[in-house]
Amino acid sequence: MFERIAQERTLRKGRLNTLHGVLESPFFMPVATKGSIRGIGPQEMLTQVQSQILLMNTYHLYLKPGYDLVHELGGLHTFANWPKPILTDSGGYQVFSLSKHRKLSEEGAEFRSHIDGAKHMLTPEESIKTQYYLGSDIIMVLDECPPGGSSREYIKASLELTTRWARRCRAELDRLCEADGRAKDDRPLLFGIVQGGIYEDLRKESLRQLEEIGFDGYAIGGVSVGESRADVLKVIKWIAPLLPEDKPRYLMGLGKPEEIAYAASLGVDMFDCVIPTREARHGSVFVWNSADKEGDVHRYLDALEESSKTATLPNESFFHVYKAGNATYAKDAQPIDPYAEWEGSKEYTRAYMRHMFKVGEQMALEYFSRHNLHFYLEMMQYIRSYTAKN
RNA sequence: GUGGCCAUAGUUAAAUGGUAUAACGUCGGGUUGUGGUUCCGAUAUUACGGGUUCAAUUCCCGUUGGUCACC
Repeated sequence: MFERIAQERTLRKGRLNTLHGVLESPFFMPVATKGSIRGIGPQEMLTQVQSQILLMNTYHLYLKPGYDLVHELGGLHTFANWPKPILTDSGGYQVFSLSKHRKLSEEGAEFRSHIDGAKHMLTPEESIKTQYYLGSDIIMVLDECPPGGSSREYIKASLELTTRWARRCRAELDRLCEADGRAKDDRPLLFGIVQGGIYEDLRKESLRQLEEIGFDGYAIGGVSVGESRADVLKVIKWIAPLLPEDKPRYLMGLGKPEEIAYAASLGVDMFDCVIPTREARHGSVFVWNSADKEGDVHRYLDALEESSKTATLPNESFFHVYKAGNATYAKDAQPIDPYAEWEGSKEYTRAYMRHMFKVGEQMALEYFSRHNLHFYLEMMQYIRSYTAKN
């Protein structure tokens, strides 16, 4: 299911087999919230951006259009005409982040839809069933993701609830697969989620409990939900190397390019984050530092060998952020990123794109999103090639 | 030419005898398991000169500019 094909220190290059093909890791999953990335359709993600995988949100798809409709139309892959792997989240995070009225119990999370206010009950079984019928390749367990400032007692109780939910998720997916008579190698993958906040012992305890149940992959959850940057780096440093070596490791929701490089260098294989697309819509564009993009990323990974020992990031980076709306670029005749090489990256000047952004043209937001996704995926490519640098 | 009205941030407006609010714009920053073209911050010697007053953006006079009406 997962095999390591190369390694440089703790950075691993691998292959992950799914129902819709093989993924080369480490990889980044663009977030297609409701089934698409705003302004960039699945076909363009396939042929132009060339993403290996998309992440879709169970919460949104559950409320609209509903998994029964998607299932009836042949599942997400057919529905969206996306032939490659799809990872779905459990819906839990959205219940916590955007539903005002919610009630947590042993049974599950009761919440009100942000669309029409209707009451729903998200249980571990319901989450798994939804993801299963949506046709997901990688299914995530339902977990509770407590906010950054939560007390140790709360985190401990929460992690134990997450374990009990994880056990029910495992059982429900096994039940569904068996009912459909699916062979062991013809099933979607199920990932457990390690919680435990900023406490090293709780993180280890959470992992131990999950391993007892047994999952196809392990995710680090509850990171960057309000803690300091330093704490985030510490948690990753503690827990990433402890996740089972023969299984894929997924860092949920992170991050900035340098954080991804950091976590990958510590052995994380999978990433997702809204930063490239959300920041694009707000006018932040990631720009390479030089024409030697691969060399720059590799040198950054070299520098991480030392800095990651103290859970810090190297001083010198391989990119910088260009704020598309800033006055400095009013007459700038360069392309938005002089070192970008995707088709169309040199078509417009910064001066023109600044104007498009300032007057609120949708085209600018999509152009920046496209660029940032290319940037992220290209960075992942160089992270993978690091294992072959010698 | 005569008379009325007006002059507050880049713009449009608000307010008060105790040094001024907002929206938009402009400038800068944020965004980490994506409802949201988004959130946060900065941005004014109240046209100019003089007077009354402890204190004037506010009241009075003049200048300049705008605007309307009449000749």
